[in-house]
Amino acid sequence: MSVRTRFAPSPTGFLHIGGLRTALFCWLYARRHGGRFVLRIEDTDLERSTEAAIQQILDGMEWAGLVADEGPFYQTRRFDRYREVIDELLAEGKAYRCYCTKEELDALRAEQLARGEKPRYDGRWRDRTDARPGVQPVVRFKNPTGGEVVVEDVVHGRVVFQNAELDDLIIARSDGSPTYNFCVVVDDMDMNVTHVIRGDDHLNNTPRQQNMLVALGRKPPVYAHLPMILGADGAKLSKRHGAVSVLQYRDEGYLPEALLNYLVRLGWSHGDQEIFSIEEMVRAFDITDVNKSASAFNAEKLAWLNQQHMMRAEPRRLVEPLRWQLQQLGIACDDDAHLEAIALAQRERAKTLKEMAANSLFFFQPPADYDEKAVRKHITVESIAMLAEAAARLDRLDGWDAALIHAVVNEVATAAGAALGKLAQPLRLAVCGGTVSPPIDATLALLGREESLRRIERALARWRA
RNA sequence: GCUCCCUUCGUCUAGAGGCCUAGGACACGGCCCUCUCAAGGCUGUAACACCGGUUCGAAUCCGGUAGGGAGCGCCA
Repeated sequence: MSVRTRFAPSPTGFLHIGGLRTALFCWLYARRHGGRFVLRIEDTDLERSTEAAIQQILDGMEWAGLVADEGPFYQTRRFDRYREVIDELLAEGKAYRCYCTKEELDALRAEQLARGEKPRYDGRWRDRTDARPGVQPVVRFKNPTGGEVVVEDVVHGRVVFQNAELDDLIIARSDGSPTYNFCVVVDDMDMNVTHVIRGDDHLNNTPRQQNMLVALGRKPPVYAHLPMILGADGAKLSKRHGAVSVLQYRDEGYLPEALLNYLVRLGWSHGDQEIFSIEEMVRAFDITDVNKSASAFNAEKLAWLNQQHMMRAEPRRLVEPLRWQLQQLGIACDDDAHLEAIALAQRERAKTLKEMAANSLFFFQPPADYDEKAVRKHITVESIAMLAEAAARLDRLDGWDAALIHAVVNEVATAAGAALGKLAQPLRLAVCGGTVSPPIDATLALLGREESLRRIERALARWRA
């Protein structure tokens, strides 16, 4: 049977990097094996699921490029099917109605806890066929009482659970609605999921699900429980520690392939390779190479990878995100070629596109003022003379490109017996207002002759005064 | 409390009993390159949680201890 994986988020919050990595591994595994990747929205918790969260998850996955081959399927649209399976289980005596009240269950739990036992349902309605008037029953699955359940997990190996540790879990609430663990089983079965790849917080749910699958006459799928991603401080990802929407990474100026590259290397590696294109990931990824231990999120490494990906990207790809970042800073630019040229000139000096935009403002507006410290350091009688000379020669230049500009700057400095920097820095100060920019020839070339000269003249007027 | 899972540099990882004087990457420091900032190159600091055992030999196998995590809901 061909490989089918699924990503099954519940829309009770945003899609964060933990979820994204799970989705990535599912997607990679399916791609690698020519299988199909299914998206399922687990929205049975009517209270907490929201339309906005669903949309947000969909947007996040689209941005990341993790396109589902099938779905999204919604569990809320499958209630009839769940009902059908519950009735089947009931008819076969594999499930039963339990008329315990919440109060009774609470009392039971309290007693067990008091005795130092693991709280679990004691099966008191398991063999009863009567009803209790006035109580809407729940339906419980008849879990085997003895023996063991063996989960053959691809990442954790063989994990053994005693059935005695498991209780009869509720599969339908008293209002008739199905519960999570049951829906998962029915869905994975109906959708012919061959590989369940999910966070290892679900490892403890697996024996119950496996038992239900067996009761339904199905062979369990292959399980792969991925280690968690922790916050930078090594603690669980929380709202205060890095648990942000993946869309926030987009807005902060990260490339999706960089985020994915970062995530794929959490719990997985391929020799000494650090940088992967999406294609390389698909080719190299294997779920059996995944680690067992949790990993901490490291923002510096993500930033480094983002820069590496920006430097390797097709320059055209940087145009749209750069335009968007500039817009956030109040700059509108519809000249694609210009944006591409700026990105090319700036990408080795920015970790993110947001930073690139911030560093590139001077390409769109003259400096409001000049870095005072730098002026004191670089602006002298000699440099002013060189600036004037350079301006005059640049004005007469036959053509306008980095090579021609470089020649002029070089000659003027040499003629004055100065190092290139003695002229480059004043020039940079004049056109950028600061001391940081791409090489001065490239900067002037990008700025254009007219604007460059205008800025130099303006600066000279100021500094001569 | 009970069950299950995890443990190599600060962080991500390589490592399948001798190839380990433990390799790579991020970060950090130094040097080089250099018109600035970067990028790049070279280089340095830094780890097998602990205790026992098996073995000629253990980061690797076994047992225990400690620490961390998850689950034990009419949440997912």
